[in-house]
Amino acid sequence: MSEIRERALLEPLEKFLGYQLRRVSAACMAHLANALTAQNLSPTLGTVLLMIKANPGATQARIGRSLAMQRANIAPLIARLEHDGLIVRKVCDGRSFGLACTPKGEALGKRVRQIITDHEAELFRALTEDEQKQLLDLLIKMRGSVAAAS
Amino acid sequence: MSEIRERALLEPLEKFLGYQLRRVSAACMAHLANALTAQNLSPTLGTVLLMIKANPGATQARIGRSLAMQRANIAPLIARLEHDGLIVRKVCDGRSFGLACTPKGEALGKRVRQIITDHEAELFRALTEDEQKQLLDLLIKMRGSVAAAS
DNA sequence: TATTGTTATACTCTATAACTATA
DNA sequence: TATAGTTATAGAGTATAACAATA
Repeated sequence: MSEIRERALLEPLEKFLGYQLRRVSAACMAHLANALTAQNLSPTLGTVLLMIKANPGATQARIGRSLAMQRANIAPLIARLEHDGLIVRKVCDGRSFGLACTPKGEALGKRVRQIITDHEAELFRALTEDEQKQLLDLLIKMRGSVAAAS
Repeated sequence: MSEIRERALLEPLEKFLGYQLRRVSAACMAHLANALTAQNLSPTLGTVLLMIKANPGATQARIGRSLAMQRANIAPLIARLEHDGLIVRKVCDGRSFGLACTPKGEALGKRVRQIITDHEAELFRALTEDEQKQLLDLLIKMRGSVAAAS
């Protein structure tokens, strides 16, 4: 460890929302990824598992649309969750399946939710509860606008 | 286009800051990537270019630390910017180089900054100026806490 | 015709390890 | 010993195109 702290560089994008969003989100995802390693799940896989848990019977196309993921990208994730015995596919209409968690998937989903809750409590403790609520509301307000612009 | 809108799925992570951060950030980055395609730059390359423009003489190691990027990952980006004639490397201390923009890099940097400004104005127009300021302040407040937790 | 699931493929970003050269 | 830059490599996530089967 050098004891001399180097002078910080100027951040020309400091005042840009997109830049700060990216920096905070990236750090947050890295922290969550670390918290989920013991469950052998990435944040993405954990999110898909929780979506299936919350929406039993939904097809992977609908899950994908809801998470803004391509069908082509969600397919291997579903296969992985099924291979791990966390979800099952029930024939839906001949070309699609209704997804649902197995008991093992349900149990893991509960654990994942708790891990995310703990991870967020630690990561966001610098913000007051009011500030956390404010931030959440602003982000949710953004969601509609951002989706429309894409 | 089907005229029947499908029922929205439940979002079990709706109330989680990390989830909303990720969704908004991802959409924002996709939008910016699109806005930068004509300049043949990704958001990451554009950010590195602007960092060099704002901090002439800085080494790539310092740029990388400031952007939370590994030396190994920033090396090819620097090589690419140099190959494109956007930056130059001046010998610094025998094992490192001071980076600086060429006139071409300066000009492109200005254009990139304007593109980002326009992109953000469009994407964040759903928020009032006060809300944008609030969001920025909350994100910046997070930065310190998040960095400490990693 | 449109949708579902799948495969193949490529690209970006990231993470780690190892190496050389220099401080 | 620590740091700078580089290379190799692997992994996650995403994008597009194409295909067969079904609606």
